[in-house]
Amino acid sequence: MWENVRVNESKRDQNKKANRDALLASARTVLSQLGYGAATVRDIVRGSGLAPGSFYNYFHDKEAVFEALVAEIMEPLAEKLRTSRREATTVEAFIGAPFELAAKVALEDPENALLIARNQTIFRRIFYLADRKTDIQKDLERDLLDWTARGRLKPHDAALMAETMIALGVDLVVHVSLTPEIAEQRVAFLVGLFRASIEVETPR
Amino acid sequence: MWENVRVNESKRDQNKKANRDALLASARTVLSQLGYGAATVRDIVRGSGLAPGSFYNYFHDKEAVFEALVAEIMEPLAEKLRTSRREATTVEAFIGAPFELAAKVALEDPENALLIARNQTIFRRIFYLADRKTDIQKDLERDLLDWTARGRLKPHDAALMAETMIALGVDLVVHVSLTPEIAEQRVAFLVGLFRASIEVETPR
DNA sequence: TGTACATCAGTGAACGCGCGTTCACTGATGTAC
DNA sequence: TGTACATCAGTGAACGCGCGTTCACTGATGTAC
Repeated sequence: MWENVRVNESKRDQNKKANRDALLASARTVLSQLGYGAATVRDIVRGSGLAPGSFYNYFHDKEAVFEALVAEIMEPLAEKLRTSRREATTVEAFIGAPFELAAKVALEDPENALLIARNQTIFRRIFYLADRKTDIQKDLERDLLDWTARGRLKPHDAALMAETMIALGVDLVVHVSLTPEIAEQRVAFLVGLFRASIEVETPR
Repeated sequence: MWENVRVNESKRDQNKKANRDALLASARTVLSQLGYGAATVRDIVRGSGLAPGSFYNYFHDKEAVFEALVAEIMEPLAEKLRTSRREATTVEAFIGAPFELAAKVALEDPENALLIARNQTIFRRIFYLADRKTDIQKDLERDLLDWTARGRLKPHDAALMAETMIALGVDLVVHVSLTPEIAEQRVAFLVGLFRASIEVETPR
């Protein structure tokens, strides 16, 4: 039995994936332009090329599409941020890697960067104003405490430091999405700001 | 002639002021709860107790009420910020006074603080992402350059520093509006962060 | 002061419109033999 | 492979609803004498 199990996607499944993607792409554009509050389900449907009724085969409402978009952004980003500090050997790299990553993401994925820029109220809550701390926050906080324990960083309030870094990381994404060419300068500034505050000067 | 010039407000003028205030108060509440994009003119009118048609005697549309609210916030704030650094004699006060002011405003005027917190995309653009630099930005930048020229601050990129301070000032207002009790701690953290970066250590 | 008229802001019914959502129908895709 | 039927996602007209806005009317307030 099960000899004829379907190995490849059926045409139906391919089509469903394509339609879901069309809705997500349209939602990304619409929510970037109008913002979550002002955007309507019909705006999203119009941009997708599908019939109004089709929307409900994929998402329950506007909130559900938005959550899908957020998940597409957050999951890979959280993973990349989690690992970006791992290979750092200097404080400069430890602080700078996540900011460089944020700038890179904003440059390479301008649509999602604009989505964040135009929906800052929601995204900032997701990133660092949630009721419970996000993984991104917890990871950074842990690493800060770790590097402090190892004598590489001066003692500091790791929770507030993490939050502040993330807040300025979001700001960086917003700025870069609006003015891509200033990415490097801003990263350098942020690295300098935080190094001055927490780096332990090692005598050479 | 002109002997009978009206000295006090007429009843009509008093009423007009009261109605305008009712619309603004309702708008502040509604826009704090729903956000600018999702709020409707009818939501605002409902909260004011006036008839729908009356709205248009006072404002052209939703944007116009919002601008009036913004003006009510920004004008006194810009003035207070402008002067808050004047009396500072220490770097600590120079950096801390504006943050303390922001926290104080958020505590004393929680409705407007919440309005900012729930409309961060718009307010951040107003505060530090506008096409032209705001007066708040220009004032801070000038003062930073001034204190640097006088040898009290280390050389730094005043434009980016001003922007970063304002960004974290907005963040402070948002945090305080959601969790009032952490105001002091956050101000102290911010002062420490920026002092470490730009204060010139004076030997005693 | 009192009266008669003028002014003008407030009212709310009414309008056309686009919204969110449903559902009977269609037709492409999948399955059984 | 070909055929006949089953499945199920896509369609779009249709619904009730609240929106933004208008405007004829009302009545309180102001003015003139």
